[in-house]
Amino acid sequence: MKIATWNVNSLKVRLPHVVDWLAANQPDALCLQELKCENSAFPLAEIEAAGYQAVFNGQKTYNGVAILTRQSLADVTHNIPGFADEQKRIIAGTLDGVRIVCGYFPNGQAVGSDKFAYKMAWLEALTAWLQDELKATPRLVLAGDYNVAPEDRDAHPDWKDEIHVSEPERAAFRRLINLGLTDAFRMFEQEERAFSWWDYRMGAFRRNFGLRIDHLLISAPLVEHCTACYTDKAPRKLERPSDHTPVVVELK
DNA sequence: ATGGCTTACGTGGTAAGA
Repeated sequence: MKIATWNVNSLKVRLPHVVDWLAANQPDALCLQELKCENSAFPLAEIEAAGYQAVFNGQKTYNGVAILTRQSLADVTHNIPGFADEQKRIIAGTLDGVRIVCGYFPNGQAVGSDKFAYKMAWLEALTAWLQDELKATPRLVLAGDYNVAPEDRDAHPDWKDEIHVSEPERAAFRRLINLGLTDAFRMFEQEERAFSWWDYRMGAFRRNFGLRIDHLLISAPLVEHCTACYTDKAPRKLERPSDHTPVVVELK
């Protein structure tokens, strides 16, 4: 099973890239973040024409998540149960016994801000919910844009802001790991300074001035089945790219 | 080397992202 995650920064703008990427890579599931469109505007016909089904949780202008699959998902969940939130950041479904959770984690803006407090509360609610999810479905993949670079090697050395690399954010990431999850990307040898996001400005991609903030965490029963995990930088080189690359995990 | 992009909304200039 091949599962990928990709923050597309507007599905409307990136739809041609998504359709091309599906054709070229044939994932079993593609988790998307930052759709930036209402459910009524979701491009379902185009996705279906590409041979995929979709479940989605969108809103106007901001946020929004979807999972595209070739086979139907079971037990689809929208948002974190019991966590009151106007922002559409979670969708989950079960594919062939694997629980796939797709998340667009809050940005946080600046350490100490109201948005940072929301980020931390959201992470706490996610962690509590996933603890239950793992009991119900031990085979689980947590895919998405975490907006956290978990270790120093996941950020360019010249990254000066605290946001995305602060200790409270990294501690929250470790609490997810401590549920029994493994960062699939780090199971395999990777190049130095391997990132998943680069700012649009200042030639950041060309200079490889980026962060690794898009992750695929897999639960313990999946670890022995995991054969590869990698980023695909090709879409970042296209015209009008998303600022994020897809990240892919392969399970056999 | 951190706003110098990009997007949505809406029709000019903000807000937000990371």
